[in-house]
Amino acid sequence: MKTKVTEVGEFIRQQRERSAISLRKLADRAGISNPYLSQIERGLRKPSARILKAIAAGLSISAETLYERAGLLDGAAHPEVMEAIANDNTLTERQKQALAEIYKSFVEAPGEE
Amino acid sequence: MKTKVTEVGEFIRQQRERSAISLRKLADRAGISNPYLSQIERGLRKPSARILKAIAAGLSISAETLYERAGLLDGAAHPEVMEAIANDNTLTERQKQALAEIYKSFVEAPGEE
DNA sequence: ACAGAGTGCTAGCAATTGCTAGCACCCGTG
DNA sequence: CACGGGTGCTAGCAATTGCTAGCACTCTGT
Repeated sequence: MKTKVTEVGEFIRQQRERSAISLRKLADRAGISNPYLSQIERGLRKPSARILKAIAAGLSISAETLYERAGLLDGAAHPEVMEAIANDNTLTERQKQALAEIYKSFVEAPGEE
Repeated sequence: MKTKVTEVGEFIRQQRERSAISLRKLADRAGISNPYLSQIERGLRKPSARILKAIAAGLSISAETLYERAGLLDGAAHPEVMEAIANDNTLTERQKQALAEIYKSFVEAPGEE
């Protein structure tokens, strides 16, 4: 199931407001100009991946999330978390279990914030 | 850290030659102009993510790979788990970060055992 | 030898990105 | 009231992207 439709800028604004941070402050953190961030949030400009990455860092979210939102990555064809963990040979069994436990606790306790 | 390595254009050229396909043909497949692809391969231009994605499709490789090479994504030593986490809609951003942190700490701290 | 198709590259341009400077507005404090 | 300091936004520009047109070179085949 894809969380599409939301424009990148719109999503960025949501995330920013959810963090109760001003536009200028986020622009500062991301190292970009505040007018430009403003235009991005309103969908007037299509930022480059470099800028998206900086914004993601400023928002403390993953760049992948923004890229996907921007249509720069298709979220399809990605393995599920549990499956990926199980298939990762660099993890010990104990680590796999620990990760799985944590993941499950997150999923089963929604609305967390 | 890490992920220094080869320039993205250099990598593209390697992949293209490994496929024994001409520059023009790849440009055609990717739907971009051949002079521009030429400049990208020689490192004269920094292509946008949109173009990188198209090239990746033309080369039948994942966009993530190119993004990573271009410095648009970091980490990715173990993309499966990280991507699965990033694309899991049931997790909040905070939870995603937490899981990613834990996973990374596991992977980057070997010698366990 | 010439024509033709294939290769990669240079030149020059329209459109877009991302910037600085500055406007209009809303607060709180003297 | 006036003065900062905060918010988001508009205007205008330099730099960059990504394009079309065309050059120089190498192979084929006739």
